Amino acid sequence: MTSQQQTTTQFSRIQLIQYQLLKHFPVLDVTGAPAAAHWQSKVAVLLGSQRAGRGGHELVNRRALGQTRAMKPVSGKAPSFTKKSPESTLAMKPVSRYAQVLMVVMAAFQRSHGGNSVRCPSPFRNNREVGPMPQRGETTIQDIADHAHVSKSTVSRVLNRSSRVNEDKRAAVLEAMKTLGFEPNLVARSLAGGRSMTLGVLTQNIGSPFYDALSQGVIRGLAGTGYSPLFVDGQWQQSTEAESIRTLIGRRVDGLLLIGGDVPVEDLNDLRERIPTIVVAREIKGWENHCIHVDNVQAGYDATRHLIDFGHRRIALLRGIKEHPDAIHRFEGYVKALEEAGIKFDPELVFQGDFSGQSGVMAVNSLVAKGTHFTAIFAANDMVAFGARLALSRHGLRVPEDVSLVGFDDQAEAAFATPPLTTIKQPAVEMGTAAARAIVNLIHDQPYELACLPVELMKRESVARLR
Amino acid sequence: MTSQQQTTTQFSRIQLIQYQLLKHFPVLDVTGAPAAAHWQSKVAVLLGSQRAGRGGHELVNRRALGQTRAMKPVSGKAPSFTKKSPESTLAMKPVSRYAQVLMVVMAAFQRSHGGNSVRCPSPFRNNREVGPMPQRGETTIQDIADHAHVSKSTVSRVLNRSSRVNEDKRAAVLEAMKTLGFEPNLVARSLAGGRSMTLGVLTQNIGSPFYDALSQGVIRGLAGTGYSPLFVDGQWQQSTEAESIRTLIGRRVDGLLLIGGDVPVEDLNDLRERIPTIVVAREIKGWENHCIHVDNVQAGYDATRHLIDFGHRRIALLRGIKEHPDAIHRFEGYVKALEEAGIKFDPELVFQGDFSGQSGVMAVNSLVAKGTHFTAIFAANDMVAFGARLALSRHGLRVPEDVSLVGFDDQAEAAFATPPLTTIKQPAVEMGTAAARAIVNLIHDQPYELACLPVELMKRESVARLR
DNA sequence: CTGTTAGCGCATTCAT
DNA sequence: ATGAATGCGCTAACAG
Repeated sequence: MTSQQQTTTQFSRIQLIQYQLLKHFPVLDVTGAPAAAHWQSKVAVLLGSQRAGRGGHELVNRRALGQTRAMKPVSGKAPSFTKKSPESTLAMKPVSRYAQVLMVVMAAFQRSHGGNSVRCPSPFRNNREVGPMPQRGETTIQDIADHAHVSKSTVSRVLNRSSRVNEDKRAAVLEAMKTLGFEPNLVARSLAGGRSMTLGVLTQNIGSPFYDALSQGVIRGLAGTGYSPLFVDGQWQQSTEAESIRTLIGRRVDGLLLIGGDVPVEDLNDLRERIPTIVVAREIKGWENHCIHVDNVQAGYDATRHLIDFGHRRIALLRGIKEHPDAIHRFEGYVKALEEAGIKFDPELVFQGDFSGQSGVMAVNSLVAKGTHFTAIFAANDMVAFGARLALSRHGLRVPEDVSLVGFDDQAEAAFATPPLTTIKQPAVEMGTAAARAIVNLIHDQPYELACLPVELMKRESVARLR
Repeated sequence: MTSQQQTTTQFSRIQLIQYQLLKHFPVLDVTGAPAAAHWQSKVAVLLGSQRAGRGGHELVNRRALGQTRAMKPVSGKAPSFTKKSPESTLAMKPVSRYAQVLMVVMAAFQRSHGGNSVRCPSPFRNNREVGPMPQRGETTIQDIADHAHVSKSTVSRVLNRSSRVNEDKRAAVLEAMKTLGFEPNLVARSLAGGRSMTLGVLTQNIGSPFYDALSQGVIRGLAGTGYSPLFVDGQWQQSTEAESIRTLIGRRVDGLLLIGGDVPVEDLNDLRERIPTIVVAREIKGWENHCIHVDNVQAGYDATRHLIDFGHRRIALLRGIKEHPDAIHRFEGYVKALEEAGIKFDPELVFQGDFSGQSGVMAVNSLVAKGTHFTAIFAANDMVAFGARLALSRHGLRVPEDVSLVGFDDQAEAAFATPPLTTIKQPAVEMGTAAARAIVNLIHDQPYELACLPVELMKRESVARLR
């Protein structure tokens, strides 16, 4: 089955023609199926006033039918009218865009059927009552206005509650919106109103637990504010991020929430001048009240300290990607805790890697292969910890009896690992929420606070006292 | 520090005023810092022609400055001009929106400084050469056109490569776009062009592995097509989903990709008539070429069969949420495999739950508490399997020696569980990619195929032969 | 309180 | 090949 099926709607095109003609041009007798050419000229007369200087050709551009391929111009028969033409002036009435659609549809229909005369089977033929039509998603406030016998402005006012409206008219408008199935065009609204009520959210690798938790927090924080988030994925690649941000700006989002990411600081500074921006989970100098993040140094310190408190002195650090600021800060915390406890820092115990499970496996394998003595591991994140834990068990090392293990992030799986993993919990959801609220306030030029949230050590069962 | 900082840009407001005045009204001598009131009336004269019937008050709406709070009207001094007024006609020139901004800025500045005379320190004072200005994100094709001495149309043509343009002009336009830092307004483009080059993607619970993998697939499949995805989160709640879809439609996305979800089939049918739609990871009757999903019955069968092949006959099923179609289908597969092997179905072995780790824990606890005999578990997803595995170990049951375990989804953590989890891998990324390609073809009315992708049993170490 | 008017920034069509 | 004109659907200022 191919996509041809897709355009099959409840009504055939010719039926739609009839419906619309009946609705907008009751004066035309189309139910009797006159020659299509006849319709054309009639409609053309009505349309003549519509667009001065365009002649009768190509009165419609392709979008009229929601198609993307260009319509060939109608054979040129349709006469050209200018605004001054008395006939057209006479015939002028509120002509909806449907009328334009019709002409094209008719022409297309005529072409595809070869002849110039058309007989139309129709559910409408014997029924001049024209009721509501299944929506094609094209109702506009003008339609509503016509239907409710008010002006567009009034409809707009009802929509936005921007000023008082007479209760009667209000009801009529609401009624019309309901029967016509009106759905406001946010695109037009954004363009006219100069604001889109949308926030761009640049996230990283949809599917990674920490960033997803942040996104969830953002969604939660935005609930009820009237703003909706628009997520794009930066994939931790500068080029993709830049591209995504361009898209967001092109969409005229009212604010930007950048979660993590590698965008150079200079670009960020430029960005901030154009659009309210808040950076989440990344620390940037000079952005004091525009970024929210946890204290990774403290977190690294806490985790290491916890192990030290349990008697460990040979603590392996499986830090993440070398340049990643989070990894660097956690490393600093690790070093600080060691120093404070008077433990000599041993580079043999530190492994670079990425944030993957495989990276944990490899680190442990290497540790064991080199025969390095260690009694505990502090992993860059939970995934690395899982990898390490697997590798340990492969080598017959038990957790926590032989080796203690601490992760980072407290992703959902951590609590159900065997044994449940002791890990640093980042308040990801809370950060997302806070950031969302902050950006809304920032946009409205309201004051707000963006506190550095504390991390929490989730003590579970992967850490044991060293005997 | 509060958000007041945000509006601090590289240039002060008064500098911006001067810049703009110099650029648009070189005839005015503003560098000498005349009284602000003087400027006001001068600009007002120029602006008089701009908007007939508006008087001199509140010439600017709030968006002009990107602010959201209303500007108080200028004190009322500015005279009112109509289009007929000879002075204003005389002074008419292409007045940019900046001019409007200026007036407001000036008024605000004047108010905030109390006096009516202003001396402005300015980098522009001694420099009548007006170069490029740091972008405020407001450059339009008109600006480009002015700068390149061509018409808007030509700029548009260059932008869209929609028709040949003289190489010289083309270069000039490109040059202008670069120096002015032009960024096309996608909102306006969507409105005018009738298509947004955006696809709405309704996903469920950002942060759940399977749906995130699908999203990643979508991103991948869309790369290079010119379409960009717009993610919204349905949270597995009908109301939220409906709301999200409305938003997407309001944004005039060109197509819809619904990943999972609970939207009633009738609504879906309505939807499909309005907008190209493809449903992912959900099976709907009558949507044969519009939905892509795996064969969950087969998957349930495969997993169960695998356990049976290893000699298990007492296989507990930790199915997911009761009404969830996936859970139902997998259950059917389970039953089918049992029947085929001549094993009597035992309701004691089936547990309802959700898709959480806790649900796995509870099921196993209950199984053990009731003393039900079982040698294997087939879990609704990997997370449930992790929970089950933890509970088993709490009860001293080893995996796979005492109990074999099969999960579902093959999320990243599965391969690093202890022991690595045997699980059903859904081709999530591939499905996402296929769906993305399909929707693009659907939009363009091109044929496409939407195959039912096969699942794969990832045999790892959590299943052992029953002795 | 309501209708009128003028754009928002761009694509597109017709005329040149 | 290029410019002028029109409108996409809506908001908001203005004039009753």
